[in-house]
Amino acid sequence: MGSAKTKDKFRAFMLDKGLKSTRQREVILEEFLSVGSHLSTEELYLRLRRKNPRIGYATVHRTLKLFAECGIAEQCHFGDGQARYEASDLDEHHDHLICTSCGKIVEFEDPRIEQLQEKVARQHGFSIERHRLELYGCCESCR
Amino acid sequence: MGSAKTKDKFRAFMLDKGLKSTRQREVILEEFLSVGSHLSTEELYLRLRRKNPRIGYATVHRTLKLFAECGIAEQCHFGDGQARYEASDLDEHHDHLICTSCGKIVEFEDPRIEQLQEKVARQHGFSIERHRLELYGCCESCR
DNA sequence: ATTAAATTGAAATCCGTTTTCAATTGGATG
DNA sequence: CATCCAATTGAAAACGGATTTCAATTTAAT
Repeated sequence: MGSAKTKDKFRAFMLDKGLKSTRQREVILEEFLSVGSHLSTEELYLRLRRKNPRIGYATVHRTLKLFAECGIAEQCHFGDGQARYEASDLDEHHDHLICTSCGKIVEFEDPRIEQLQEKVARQHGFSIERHRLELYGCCESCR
Repeated sequence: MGSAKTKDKFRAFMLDKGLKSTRQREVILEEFLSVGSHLSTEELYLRLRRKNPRIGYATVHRTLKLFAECGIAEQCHFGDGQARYEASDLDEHHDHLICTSCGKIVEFEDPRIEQLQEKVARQHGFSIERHRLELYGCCESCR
């Protein structure tokens, strides 16, 4: 069923911006939340097509951008030249381990690393808004 | 003069691969090293054009790829949809602080963060080949 | 039901990257 | 030095994902 909280947030966002609720947006949000994460526009589009051939790529693209703007999704790039989106866990942040052999993506979180990042940024006079940390390597089953 | 060591490494690479030394490659390497870092193909191309209008974009592109393959340069992406290259300091690694307001890029290095990354990866059964860490925020002069 | 504004989807466009191909160049050889 | 073959070059075309256009459709307020 996806997170009711996330759906609420999107509804509030649409209301605030005067956007309309459409069947497409409902379906896209439902699928996006149910699939989990790291979907490219293309992948989500193809999935949606299976059940619902009447949805266009452009709409999926625009809706994902809306999700990002609303804050319920985040764009990520893993260097394959394709944008991916992941549902943002609202209060929680995480980073990524990416297997360069099989493409597996594992999420992790380490407050000690985050703390050190803050410290480094402060030393250089920066205030951090966001960060990106990706570890590329070989996963257990690929070795 | 750029780093003689870097040039040597590139020469050795060319020899090994049976590549030819050309005037263009000389000029591109010279300019690449002298400018410093975080150049997009376009930027490097434009710089080279000033002094030397006979160099084509495709050649700059291919040469930068050669540099990366050889290990004297690394590609980086900062989310503006443009690939950039930086001279890789051979023995030393660094990460980036990026000002979201003025675009300033500061390099930093923190062995404690690197250590923690290793630890996290190990816990998930990964062996790290490389990583990417970028902190986006606002620099001192933009506040 | 009417209407204005937002939305949709197919197709076109954009824009950085990469490839194609004919002409040129490097450098090994006789 | 002349010759030859393979590598290289650069202009232009092709590519691929992201984004926009626009006429038709849908939403939701009246």
